[in-house]
Amino acid sequence: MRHDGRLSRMLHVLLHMEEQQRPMTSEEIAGMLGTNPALVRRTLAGLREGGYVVSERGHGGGWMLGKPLAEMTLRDVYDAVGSPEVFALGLADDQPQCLVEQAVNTALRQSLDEARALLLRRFAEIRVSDLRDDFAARAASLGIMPGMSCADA
Amino acid sequence: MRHDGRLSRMLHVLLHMEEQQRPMTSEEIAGMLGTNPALVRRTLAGLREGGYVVSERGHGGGWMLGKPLAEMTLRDVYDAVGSPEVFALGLADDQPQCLVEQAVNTALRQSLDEARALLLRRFAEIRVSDLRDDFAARAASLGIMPGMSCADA
DNA sequence: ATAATTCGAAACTTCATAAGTTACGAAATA
DNA sequence: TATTTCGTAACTTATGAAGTTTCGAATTAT
Repeated sequence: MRHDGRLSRMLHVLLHMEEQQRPMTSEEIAGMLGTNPALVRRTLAGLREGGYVVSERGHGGGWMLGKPLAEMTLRDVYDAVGSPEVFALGLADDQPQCLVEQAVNTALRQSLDEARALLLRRFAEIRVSDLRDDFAARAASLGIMPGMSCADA
Repeated sequence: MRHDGRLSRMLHVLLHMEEQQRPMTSEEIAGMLGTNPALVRRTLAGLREGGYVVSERGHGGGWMLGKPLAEMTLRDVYDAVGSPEVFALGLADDQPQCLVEQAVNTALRQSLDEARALLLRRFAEIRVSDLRDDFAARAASLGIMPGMSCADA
């Protein structure tokens, strides 16, 4: 099953936004992600609603951070892109008449709910700025100056 | 995103198999699941390889349990259907050049791996017979005789 | 004013893959 | 020999993220 990459992509974008001192256009961002501007606008629209980014139209416009990365968790970004379904695994039928299938659903739901809760708890514990710090450490250990962009940016 | 219901369905099937004293045909099972015999055979083929069920061809043939439900965990069944992808969420790129994206991937992978490990640990702790016992308790509390099949079976 | 830039958004098409379907051969029994 | 049932290949369908096209609206430059 194909993966939902919206959280992953938006984190990537947010980190690059902080490096820039100017608005980034959907065009630029699309080039960075290997996709196209309309998709970027569609996905960033969710982050704008949450105040995580702001957009401006016209000459010199584009996308910028709406608040510091230290004030966003991965959970915030996950919710901003629409709280997409976590699991590819699922129940065959959500409301079965069959008692046997109800027992199956109860057990699977319990396990899936626990795993989802753990995942979202972890997401809530990680600030986007933590990823920036991790990136800075990687860059330093490779002797790369901070602020340098990556190859595909 | 559409869910992968193979684990859920196969658990349903295994529990019904135990109730029966005779082989169940793919046709019967398909009726129970609301699908068709070829799909049932395709999916049960994985369980046969693990010895969880056996099949026989020809008159009076069909599918039966290959070992007691107490000797199968949900994890066993999950693996038998091909260890399908757990998450719908995923990374945009598995091997990015970009250091920023590498930092994103590291954080997401860590959280996803933890949640997957928890889920599979839970699956390994639950025997299929536990679901049968849960079903029996539900049935009893509703005043239904044990051994009764459910509506769609 | 006029032109250029950039987002906003609607209306599509594409892609991946579990699910579903069709069909026919092989094996077993009646 | 006929019937049943699995085994399997090849194909179609369904779903939703991703991708694309297009045009209007807002903003800035000249």
